[in-house]
Amino acid sequence: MIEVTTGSAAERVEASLRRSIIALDVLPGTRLSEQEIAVRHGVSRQPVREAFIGLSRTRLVEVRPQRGTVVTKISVPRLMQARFVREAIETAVVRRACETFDPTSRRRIDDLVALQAERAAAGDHAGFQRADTLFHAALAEGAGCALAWESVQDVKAHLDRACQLTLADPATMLPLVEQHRAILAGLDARDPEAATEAMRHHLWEIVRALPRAEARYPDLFE
Amino acid sequence: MIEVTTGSAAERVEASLRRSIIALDVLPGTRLSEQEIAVRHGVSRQPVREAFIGLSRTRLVEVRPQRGTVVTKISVPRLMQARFVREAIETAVVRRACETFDPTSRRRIDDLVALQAERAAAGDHAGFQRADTLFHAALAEGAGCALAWESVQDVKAHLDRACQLTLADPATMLPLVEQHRAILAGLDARDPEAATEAMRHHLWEIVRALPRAEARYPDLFE
DNA sequence: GGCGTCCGACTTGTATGGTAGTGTATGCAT
DNA sequence: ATGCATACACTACCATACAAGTCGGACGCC
Repeated sequence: MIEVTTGSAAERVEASLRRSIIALDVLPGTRLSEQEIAVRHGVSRQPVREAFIGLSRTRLVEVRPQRGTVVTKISVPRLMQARFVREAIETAVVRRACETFDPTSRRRIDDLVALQAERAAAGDHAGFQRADTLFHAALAEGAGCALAWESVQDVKAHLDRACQLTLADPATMLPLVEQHRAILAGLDARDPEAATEAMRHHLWEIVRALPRAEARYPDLFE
Repeated sequence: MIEVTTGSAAERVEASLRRSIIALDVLPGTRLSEQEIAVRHGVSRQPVREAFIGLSRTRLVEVRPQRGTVVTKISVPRLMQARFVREAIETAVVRRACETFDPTSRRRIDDLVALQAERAAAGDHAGFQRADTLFHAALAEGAGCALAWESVQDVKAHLDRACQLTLADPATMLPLVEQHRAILAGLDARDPEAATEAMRHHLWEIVRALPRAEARYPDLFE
C-alpha cells in the first residue's frame, strides 16, 4: 500500500489503489472488497466507494452492483484503442511543439531523459516509468498543451499497466530512452515530420512487445 | 429537469445535471446545493454528492470543500485545448475511416445527416446537437474507434456548452451540416487528406464563432 | 444419487446524523 | 461611522445504519 497524505480520504484511497493496480501489485481479475480496503486504510466504506467509482470511470476496475468490484483484466483491443488515442494526441502535441516550445521546459526535459536513462540502467521499473510519465508531461506542458495531457493520462494508465509485463531488464528499457532522444532531436530541428514519426515509432513499441506478454501471462488478459 | 430512468440514483442525477449544464439551463457560475438538488430528484444527499464528484472530473463543476459547488464558467483557454484534443482524435479517426469503414454505419450516417438538416431547418437546437453527437459517434464507431470516442466525449461537453451561445437560427446550423457532408465526401472518396481537412475546418467553426459569444455574454466566461 | 428450493452470508446502493471548516451577518467597541 | 470580534448558517466530508440484490451451500424431496 502506498501512503498519500494530501486531499480527501476518497482521493487518497483512489490514488493508492490506482498506483497498486498500474504497478500490478493487485493483479487483473482480483476482487476488491470495500470493507477490507476501508479497514486497511483506516476509513469508512464511503470514501472507498467513491474511489471505486473514480477508478471505474477509466475502467481500471469494474463495479458490478450487488455482485462485487474487480480489477479489470487487460484487454488487447482496449490497449490498441488507447494507443490510438495516445498517438493521435501526442503526435499533435509534438507538431505544436515544433512551432513553439518553452525554453525552460526544454532544459528540464534533458534532465528527465538523463534521469530515465539512469533508472533504466539500474533496472528500476517504477523509477523508469515515473520518469517516462514526467517526460511526456513536460513535452505537453512545454508545447502549451498541459490540458491535453490530462486526456492522455486516462488511456496511459492502461498502457503503463501492460508495460509492467514487458519491461524486464535494462536492455528493454534503454531503447525507449533512445526513442525519447529521437523525439527531442526532431523537436530541436523544428522538423514536424521527423518528430511525429519518432513519436509514432515510440508509441508502437507496446504493440511489438505485447504478444510475448500475452503468451506469457494469459491469465491477466481477457 | 430531465428524467433519466436507468442506472443508479447517482448516475441518474449526474446525467440530469450534465444535460442541464451543457444546455445552459443552469448558467456558469451558478451555485449548486446538494440539499436542494437532492429533494428535487427525490433522493438523499449522498447520490447527489457522487454526481458532483463525477461532474468535477470533467470540470463541469468545481467542488470547493466546505465552501460549495459551482458550475464552472466557460474558459476560453480550456475550450482551445478541448478543441485541440478533439481535432487530434477525430482527424485520426477519419484517416482510419478512409482505410476501412463499416458499410452498415455508413448508411446510418446518411440518415443522421438528414435528421440533423431537418432539425436545423426547424431551429431545434437540442435536436440538432443530439444529431451532431450521433454523427460523430457513428463516424468513430464505423471506423472501429468506438473506444476513442469516449475520450472525445469529455472534452466535447465543454465545446457543446459554448456552442449553445453561438447556435441561433437555421442560418448558423445549416453550414455545419454541409461540413458534415464534406467530411463524408472525403471519406467516400477514400481521400484522407480531404477528409481530415474537412474535419479540421469543421472543428475550427467554434473558434470563429466564439469571440462574438464572449462579447455578448461576458458573465458566462471567466 | 441427483435435483430443486430455501436460507444465510456476502456484495453494493442509499439514507441519515454528526463534524469540521468557511463565509457572512450582527453587535460591540472605538 | 467604521473596524473588529463573535455567533450563526451553510457547506462538504465522513461514519454509520439500513435496504436491496446476488451467490453459494445446506437441506429436503424425488
